[in-house]
Amino acid sequence: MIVKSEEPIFTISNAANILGISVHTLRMYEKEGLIIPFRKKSNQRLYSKKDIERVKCIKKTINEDKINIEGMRRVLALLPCWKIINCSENERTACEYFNGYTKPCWMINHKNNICADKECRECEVYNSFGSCSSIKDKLKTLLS
DNA sequence: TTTCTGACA
DNA sequence: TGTCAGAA
Repeated sequence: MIVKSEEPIFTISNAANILGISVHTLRMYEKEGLIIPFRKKSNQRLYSKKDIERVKCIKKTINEDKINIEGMRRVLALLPCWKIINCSENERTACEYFNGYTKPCWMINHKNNICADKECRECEVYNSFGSCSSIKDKLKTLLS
C-alpha cells in the first residue's frame, strides 16, 4: 500500500517511538506551537510522515544548535505570512500576528480575517517549515 | 488499552 | 522531561 507523506496514520505512541522521544515531549512541541498534528473526531492526535520529518528537524535543531523550544517558536514567528496569503492592508494592521513577534501565525486567533476558514495545518505558511532547509528556501523566494 | 488534559515531588 | 490522576 502506498501512503502519501501527508496522510496522518501514526498514533502519538507510534510517532514517539519512531522519533525516539517521549509522548509527553511530542505534546509539548504541539503546545508550544511547533507542530499541528491531525485530530480524529475522537480528539486523538495522528501524525503523518511529513509531521515526523518536521519533528526530526525540530529535535535536531534543539539538540545540536543553541536554541530551545521558545527560540524555535520565535523563528517561526518571523515568517512573513502576509506575503504568502496576500491579506489586505486592513487585515494586516488588525492582525495580532502582524503586530507581534513571539508566536507563529498559526497560534493566533483567525476569527476575523482571511485565515478564519483555513486550516493552519494545510496552510502554505505552516508548511514552509517542514524540513530544516525550507524556511530559508521560502524566504529566498519571497525576497527575490 | 490507549490517549486526552492538566498539574507538579 | 517524567509521571500521575481521572475521564473517555
